[in-house]
Amino acid sequence: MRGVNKVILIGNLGRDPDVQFLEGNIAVAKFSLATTETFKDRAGKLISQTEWHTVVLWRGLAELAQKYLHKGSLVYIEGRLRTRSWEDKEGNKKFATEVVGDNLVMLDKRMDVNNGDHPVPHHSTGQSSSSSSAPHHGEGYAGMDIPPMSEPADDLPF
Amino acid sequence: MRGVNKVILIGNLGRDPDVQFLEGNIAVAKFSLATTETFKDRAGKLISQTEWHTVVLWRGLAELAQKYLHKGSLVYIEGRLRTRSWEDKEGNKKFATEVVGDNLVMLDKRMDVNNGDHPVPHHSTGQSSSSSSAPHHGEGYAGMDIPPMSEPADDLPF
Amino acid sequence: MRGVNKVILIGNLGRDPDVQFLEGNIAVAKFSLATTETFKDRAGKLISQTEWHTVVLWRGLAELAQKYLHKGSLVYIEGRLRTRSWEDKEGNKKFATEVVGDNLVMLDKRMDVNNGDHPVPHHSTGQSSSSSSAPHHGEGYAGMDIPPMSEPADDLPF
Amino acid sequence: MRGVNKVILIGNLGRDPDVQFLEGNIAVAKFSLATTETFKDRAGKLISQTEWHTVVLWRGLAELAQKYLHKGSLVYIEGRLRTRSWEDKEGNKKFATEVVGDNLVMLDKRMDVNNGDHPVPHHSTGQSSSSSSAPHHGEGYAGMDIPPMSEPADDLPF
DNA sequence: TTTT
DNA sequence: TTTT
Repeated sequence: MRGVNKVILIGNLGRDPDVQFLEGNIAVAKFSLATTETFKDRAGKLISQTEWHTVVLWRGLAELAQKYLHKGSLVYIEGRLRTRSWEDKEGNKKFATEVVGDNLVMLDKRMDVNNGDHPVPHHSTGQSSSSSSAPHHGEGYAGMDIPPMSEPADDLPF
Repeated sequence: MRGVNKVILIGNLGRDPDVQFLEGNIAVAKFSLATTETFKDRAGKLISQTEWHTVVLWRGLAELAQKYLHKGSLVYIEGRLRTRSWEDKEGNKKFATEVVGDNLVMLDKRMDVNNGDHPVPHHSTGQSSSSSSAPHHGEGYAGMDIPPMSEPADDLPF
Repeated sequence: MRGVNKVILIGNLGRDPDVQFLEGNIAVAKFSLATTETFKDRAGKLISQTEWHTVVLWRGLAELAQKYLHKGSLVYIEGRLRTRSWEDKEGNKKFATEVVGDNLVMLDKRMDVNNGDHPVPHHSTGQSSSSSSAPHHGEGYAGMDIPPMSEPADDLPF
Repeated sequence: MRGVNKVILIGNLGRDPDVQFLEGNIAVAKFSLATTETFKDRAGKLISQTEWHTVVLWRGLAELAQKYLHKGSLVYIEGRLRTRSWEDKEGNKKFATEVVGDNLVMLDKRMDVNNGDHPVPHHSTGQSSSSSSAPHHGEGYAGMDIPPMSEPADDLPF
């Protein structure tokens, strides 16, 4: 059947992303992401709990990560769980669960490009005339905007 | 900036979907969806709370809705909020908030096609040889499957 | 900082849940959950991809799982990722990533109790007088229901 | 039946929150939140789309909003949809759909307290010794941490 | 009405 | 207006 496998994370990168280019010039980025949640235990004591996740991004998102993300970056990641298994050279079965990202939102006030010299504001899409301010007249489908066929541009830094 | 606007619903259709075809043969489906949540109030009393949502689907998802959904169907909808405003003939400002669906999962045991003659089990993909059982050798990117470039097929009933 | 670590799954149990009771009579349930997603690759070919997740439930949710879930049950799970690590007897470092469930919705048409003799409809909360039908008068906070202080009852089978 | 009604937003406040105290000293906060998403249309043109949402917070979260949120604040909100209806003085039926927040994460680099004099870094939980770094020995339930019974502290600024 |  |  059709199921659902969805992960939503907000956290900070533990290191700069590791980016590689595979056959066909396909980019893959990999990094550790720390999500810290705060709980109150029964005694009312605050407990902070950090979980580390391995995030994998492909193609455009990987290139975005290479350009704009670095150690400490705060990001929103939406993706899905994927567990790989293999045997190491001693024949031990190994498992690794990763979050394959389908969407990335950079949450830092300003994103620095790789060399750190040219701060790039992450809000660069704003200048387009937002369709949200367009008036909608009438009920039913009359005044309904037909949304573009494409999906949200998850892989564009601007 | 890039933001996030995401809705996740599981509920039942209050009526059969209303499906229309706009210019260019673009399908739009619209229906009410009831989500019922159960709370315990302070006194430990169970409270059932039903919320009604207007769901709008476009193109392939709308055609899916037309073919497989009807009054009472249980569905998972993932989408985004969209508020439209207009003035009615008396000049009153009106607002309507809708959930525009980007993903649809049918959760009924069996989906009936429109005429009800040919029950279609919704579990029809389950027996296929899952790629998840394929062995993955090695760590890093060596044994990593390159995912297909396309997105999950959200608009297919099988 | 405060982060987000959220997982949403819809899938089928691969086996009956394994339920244990720890010190203090705290229940823990563990089971494998298969989520199957359908992709279309570049060539338009449908690809079905099954992922297996380890789900862990605690206390009331674990008891719910014991009573109502079994091999094949279709469930919605909302939770968070948690990776544990340990060394096996040979001193090999091992990792296991699990989904710790905070919310569970049973999606089967009818849930059977453990011995299978007494089918229990999972829709048993509906008949209560729903607050959603209560009229709301006025704008602002005047007609606003003050929600009960408690959270949604995630651990109740009825 | 048990359903799901979940909203996840990341966006900026359009104005300072409006906070009121109802009978019993229960706090309610209300504000507009703008979520901006970027799409690529068929022609590859970037389209920025801003949606405005009405967010309502209760009790501890409302007090948090009063203390730390203001016009422009970037926040993550997790909640549920709620549509209220009423008749205005002219007898027109009115509807308003709101997002009732169950969780709030402040994403600004630094949150200012109300008077703006004492910037409060929002990363204040990070330095605590994370339980995630505690070693876990053994498989099964042996080395498994029993999570505290309480829920994540959604209403705490530190 | 926000943000860049 | 749904579902149990």
